[in-house]
Amino acid sequence: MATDTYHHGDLHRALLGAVGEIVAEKGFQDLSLREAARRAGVSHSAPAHHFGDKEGLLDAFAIEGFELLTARFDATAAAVDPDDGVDLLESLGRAYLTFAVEDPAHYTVMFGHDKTHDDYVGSPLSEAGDACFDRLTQAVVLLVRQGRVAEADARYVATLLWGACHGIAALWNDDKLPHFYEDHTFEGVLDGVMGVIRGLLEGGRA
Amino acid sequence: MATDTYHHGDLHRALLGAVGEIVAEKGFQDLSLREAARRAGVSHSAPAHHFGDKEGLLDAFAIEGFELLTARFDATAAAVDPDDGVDLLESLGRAYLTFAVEDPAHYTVMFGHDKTHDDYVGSPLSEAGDACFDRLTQAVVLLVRQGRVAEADARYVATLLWGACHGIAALWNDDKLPHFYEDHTFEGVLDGVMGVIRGLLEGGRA
DNA sequence: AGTACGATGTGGACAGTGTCAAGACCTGAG
DNA sequence: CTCAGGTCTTGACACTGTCCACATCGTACT
Repeated sequence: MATDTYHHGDLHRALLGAVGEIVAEKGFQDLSLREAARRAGVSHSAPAHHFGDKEGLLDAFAIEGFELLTARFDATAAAVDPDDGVDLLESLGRAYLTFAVEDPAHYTVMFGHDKTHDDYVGSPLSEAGDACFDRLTQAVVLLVRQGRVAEADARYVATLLWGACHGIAALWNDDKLPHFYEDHTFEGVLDGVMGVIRGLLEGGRA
Repeated sequence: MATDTYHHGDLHRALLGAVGEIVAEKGFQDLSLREAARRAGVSHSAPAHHFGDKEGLLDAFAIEGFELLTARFDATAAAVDPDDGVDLLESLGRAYLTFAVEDPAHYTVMFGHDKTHDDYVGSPLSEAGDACFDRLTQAVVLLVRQGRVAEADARYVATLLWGACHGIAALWNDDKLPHFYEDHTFEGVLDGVMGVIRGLLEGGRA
């Protein structure tokens, strides 16, 4: 149970929660370890014992985000005809974009984080990201089996779809999307874009 | 000409150059005004007189990037049949992705920058970004005139294409693309993805 | 039981940072 | 020649990330 005063009990979780708050309020650019510690009601250098580094804390937060997104993917995939690749892909795309807009704090840290982490390959962070991307890859494999996508193009289609989702999410969250969307809710844009993708994948034209 | 010792002469340009160097070396997360000043051979608070703020310096660098990209767009568009929307779009996409990979310093600052800048709308930064996006919009208008895209879908197609370019560029620069691309140069991925897009836009299937 | 140990949290220190204010320096218009 | 305004310097302040020595707690071992 830990004494009231000294040991926190679940500082690990509390710090991740504080990170979420701060990032949501001020963007992750001016997140500070000391303020996260302050919000968790703990001394300024306590976080080091749990995450080692500022980098470590942000990595842990990003991993948490990937796990949340992966869970959404799996929940979505379970509620859809597992043999229809287009349906599956649309639901994954919707889940991805919805997550990005509903939880921008996690999303921006997951992707806006540090470029070219020194030892990124093989790290827990990269594995969490790969686990996420695997869901998308499997859906594209389904498309190949259905003859909607040539096998030689599978990797490029997967890249294109993930890129499109990521790009749209990033641009939307950064307010970089053109002003003629001001009359739209995000759901409207989502429906419109998904309609275009579905039209393209089903062989017609946009 | 300015004296050798006191006045720098072209500190504005020199600081932007220093930013480019530092971002290329260490990522823009740990860029510091003081180091930029140091590299320009100038006192630690000289930059404030030109850019006011760290935010201001990064904004200026981002604007420079948007201008460079817009220039590439215009050069590309001039070298292509101005009546073929698909050709035009492919050349714009290639220019975009090539720029992002060749000049990641500018690119990451242009887009990895600060979320939800307070007074972003109407700022010179947003205008530079809009000028860039206009080139893409015009190409989609061409597609509509050619009957390849329904007018009602035009906005979504533009969003989808820009999103795809942005997403792929960001993922590539962050080494987030799946490891099965290790055997590819970026040109190979670019060719593959462009082939898929062209196939989709021309009405076949991927 | 008691004791040593590792995990957890504290406090102080250090260099580095962004920003502000006051002043030194130079240029050019009057 | 003067003096006003843009350019640059110096000094200061609060804040940050990281390191260190130390305090406190739970626990496994003897």
